Amino acid sequence: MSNQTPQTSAGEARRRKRQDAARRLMEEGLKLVAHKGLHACKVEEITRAAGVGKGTFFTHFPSKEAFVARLVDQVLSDLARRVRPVGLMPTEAEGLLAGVGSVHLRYFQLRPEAAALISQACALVEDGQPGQEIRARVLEHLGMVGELVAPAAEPLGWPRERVVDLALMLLATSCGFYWFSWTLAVGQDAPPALVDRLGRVLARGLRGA
Amino acid sequence: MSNQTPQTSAGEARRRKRQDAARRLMEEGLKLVAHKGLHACKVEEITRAAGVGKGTFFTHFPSKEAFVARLVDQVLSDLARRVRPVGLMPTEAEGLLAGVGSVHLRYFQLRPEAAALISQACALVEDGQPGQEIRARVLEHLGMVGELVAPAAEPLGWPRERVVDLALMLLATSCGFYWFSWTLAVGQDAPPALVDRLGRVLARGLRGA
Amino acid sequence: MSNQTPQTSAGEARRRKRQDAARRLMEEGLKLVAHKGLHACKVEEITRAAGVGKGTFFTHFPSKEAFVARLVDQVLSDLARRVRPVGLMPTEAEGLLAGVGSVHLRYFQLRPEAAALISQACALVEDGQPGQEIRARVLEHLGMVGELVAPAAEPLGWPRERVVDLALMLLATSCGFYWFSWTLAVGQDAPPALVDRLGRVLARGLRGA
Amino acid sequence: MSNQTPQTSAGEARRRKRQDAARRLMEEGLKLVAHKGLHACKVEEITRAAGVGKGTFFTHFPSKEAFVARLVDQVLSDLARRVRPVGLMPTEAEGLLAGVGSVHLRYFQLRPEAAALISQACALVEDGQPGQEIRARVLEHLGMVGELVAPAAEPLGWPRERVVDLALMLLATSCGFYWFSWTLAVGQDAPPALVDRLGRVLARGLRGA
DNA sequence: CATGAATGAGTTTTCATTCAT
DNA sequence: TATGAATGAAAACTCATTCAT
Repeated sequence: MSNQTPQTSAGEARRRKRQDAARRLMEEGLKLVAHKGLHACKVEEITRAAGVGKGTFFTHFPSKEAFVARLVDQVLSDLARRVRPVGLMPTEAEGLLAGVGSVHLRYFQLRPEAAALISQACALVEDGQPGQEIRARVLEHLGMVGELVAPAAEPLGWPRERVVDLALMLLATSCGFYWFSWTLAVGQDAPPALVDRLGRVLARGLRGA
Repeated sequence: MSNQTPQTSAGEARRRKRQDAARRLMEEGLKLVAHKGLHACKVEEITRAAGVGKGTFFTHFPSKEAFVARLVDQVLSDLARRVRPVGLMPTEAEGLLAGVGSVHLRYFQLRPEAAALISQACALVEDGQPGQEIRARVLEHLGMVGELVAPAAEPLGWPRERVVDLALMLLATSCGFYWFSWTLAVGQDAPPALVDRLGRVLARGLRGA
Repeated sequence: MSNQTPQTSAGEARRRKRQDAARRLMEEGLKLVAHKGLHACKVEEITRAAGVGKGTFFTHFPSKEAFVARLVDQVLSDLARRVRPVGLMPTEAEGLLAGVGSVHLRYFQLRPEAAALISQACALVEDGQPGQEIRARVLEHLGMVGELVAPAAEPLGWPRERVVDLALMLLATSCGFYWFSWTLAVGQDAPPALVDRLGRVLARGLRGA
Repeated sequence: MSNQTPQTSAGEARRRKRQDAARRLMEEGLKLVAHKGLHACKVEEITRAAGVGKGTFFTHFPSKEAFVARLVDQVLSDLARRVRPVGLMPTEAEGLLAGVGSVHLRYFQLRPEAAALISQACALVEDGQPGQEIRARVLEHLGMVGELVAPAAEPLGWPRERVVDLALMLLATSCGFYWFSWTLAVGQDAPPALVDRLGRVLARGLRGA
C-alpha cells in the first residue's frame, strides 16, 4: 500500500509528462505551420521545437496529416467554445448572426496562426483519409454554427436549409482575411472600428450589385 | 519572294505552337493546383495534362514555384482588367467601394480555381525568391485596388493611408470565401442575393461588436 | 549496474555501427570514384557497395561534393601522417627535399586510387562551396609541406617565399603520374629504380632548356 | 562557265564557313572545359561562345564525348608537332630525353588549358567508345614519344621494351603539374629556372630513395 | 516508451541528344 | 545545313515513416 501510491503517482507523473509532450508538440506545430507553411515545416523541426525525439512524434500521432487534423480539431473546438455562449443569449435574429460573426472575426484576429492553419489545412482535403477527416471536422463546425444561427435564418428571410452557407461565410471570410493579413504582413492591426466600417460598406456593395 | 512568306509564317507557326503549349500548361496547371492542391500536384501531371514532355515545362518556367508565380500574376492581371473600369465610372463614395468589392466577389465566384490558387500561393510567401515575387505581386494588386478606391476613403471617414486595408479585405474575404466553398464543396452556388444579405448582416454584427 | 554497462555498450555499439557505415562508404566511394570516375559513379552505387540505403548517405554527408571533399581530406591527412616524420629527421637540404618527394611518390604508387581521387577532385575546384573547401584543403597540404621543406630552400638557392611551389611540384607530379598510369593502365609497376633514373634525366632536360 | 566559278567559290565559301564554325567550337570548347570543368561546361555554353546554334554542335561532332576526344587529338597532335623535331636532332642519349621532356613541360606551361583538358579527359577513359578512343589516342602519343626516345633508352640502361614508361612520365608529370598549378592558382608563373632546379632536386630525391 | 539512425519512394531539375522547320 | 524547341532518362536529394535499441 505504501508503494501503491508512489506507483500510481509515478504512473500519473509519467502520463502527465507524456500529455505535456503532446501539448508542446501541438503548440509548436501550430506556430511552425503558420510561420513556415504546412509543407515547408518538417516533422523534425516540430519535435526539435517541442524538445522531444523525432520518433516520439509518431507515438502521439499516426502521421503528419493526422497531426494537422488534430490541430484543426483543437482550433475549431477552441473557437466553438467561444461561439456557443453567444447562441444561448436571447437576441433578435440579426443580433444573433452578428454576434456569432463577431466572435469568429475576433478569434482569428487575435490568433492569426489559427487562421493560417485552417486555411492551409483546406489544401489537404483532396488527399487521403486524414484529409477527409479534416473536411468532415470543418463541416461539423459549420453544421454546429449553422444550427446556432438557424433561429435567425427564417426571420431574415434566409432559407432554413442553407444555414450552412451562413456559417461558411462567417468562418471563411474571417479566417481568410486574417490569413492574408498575416502572410502579406498588411493590415493585421486594423482596429475593430475599421473592420466594422469596412464590413458595412462591403455589405452595401453586395446589396447593390 | 514566294518562299519568303512561307519561311516567315513557318517561324510564326513555330512560335505560335510554343505559346500555345505555354498557355495549355498554365491552363491545366491552374486546374490541377486547384483540384489536387499546390503540393499534391506534380509537374509531370501538369505536362501530361498539357500534352507536352516533362522537360518542356522547364523551358517555359525556371521552376515550379516560378510557374505558380506566373499563374498568380495571370489571375491578378485578369482580375485587375475587370476591376479597373469600375474605378472610372463616376459614382459616389460608397458606390465605388461597393462596385469594386462586387467585382472581386463575382470574379472568384465564377472562377473558384483562381481563388484556390491565390489562397494556396500565399503559403509559399515565406519561401525563397519566387515566394517573395508572389508576395510582391499580390501587394501590387492591393496597391492598385487601394488607389482605385482611395477617392471613396475620405468621404466614408476612412484614413487615406489605410486604403490598402480596404483592398485587402475585398480580396481576402472574397477569395477566402470561394476557396473554402470550393474545397469543402459547400455553398458554391449561393445566389448573389444570399451573399448580399449575408454581407449586410455581417456588417451589422461588426458594427455592434 | 548490471544493466548500466549493457546500456552504455548498447549506445556504444550503435555509434560504432554508424561509424562503421561511414568508413565503408568512404572506402567504397574512393574505390568507385577511382574506377568509374567522379561523375560516372552515382551515389546509389556507393551506398549499394557499402551495404546501406541511399538515404543513409545523406545522413553522413550533406552532399556528394562534400563527400568528395571528405575523401580528399582523408587522403591528404593520411599522406601528411607519412610525410611529417621525414621533416623531423635531421638531414642536409637536398636530402630533406628528396625524402619528402620520395614519400609522395611511394604513397601514390601504392595507392593509385588516392591519386585518381586527388586529380579528379581538382576539377570540382571551380564550383560551389565544397569545391572551394577542396581547394583550401589541398592548399593547406601544400602549405604544410612547404613549411616542412622550407629549411632546404635557402641552402639550395630557392627563394623562401616560393616554397609552396616546391610542395606543388612534389604533389602534382607524383599524383599526376600515377593517375595517368592508373587510367591508361601503363607503367603502374615501374620499379623505383626506373622512376629514379627518369627523374634524373628529366632534371637534366630542365636544366638544359 | 561564268557561273561555274561563282558556284564553286560559293561552295568553297560555305565549306570554309563551316570549317570556321568547327574551329571556333573547339577553341571555345577547350577554354570552357579548362575553366569550368568537363562536366560543369554544357554543350549550349560552348555553342553560345562559338556563336552557333545548339543543334549545329551535333552536325560537327556525334556526341559531347566524341568532341572531347577530338580536342584531345588536336592537343596531342599539336604537341607532337613540336616534339618530333627534337627527335631528329642528333644528340647523345640524355640530351634526347631531356629535350623531349623539356618540350612537354614548356608546352603545358604555356597552355594550361591543354593540361586541364588532357587530365580531365583521362576520367572518361572507363566509359563507352569515345572514352576508349581517348585512351587509344593518348597511348598512341605515348607510343610515338616512346619510339622517339628509344635510341636513348639502351645507352641509359633503360629496358627497350619499357620506353612507353618514359613517355608516360614525360607527359603525366608535365601535364599534371601545370593542371594543378592552373586549378589551384599556385605557381603558374614559376620561372623556368625554378622548374629546372626543382627537377634536379627531385631527381636526387628519387635516386636516393 | 523514447529515441534517432536507417530507409527508399517520390520529387524537382538537368542536359545531351533528336528532329521538325 | 543551321537552328532551337522538345524530350525523357537519369541524378541528387528530401523527408515521412519504421524499427532496433
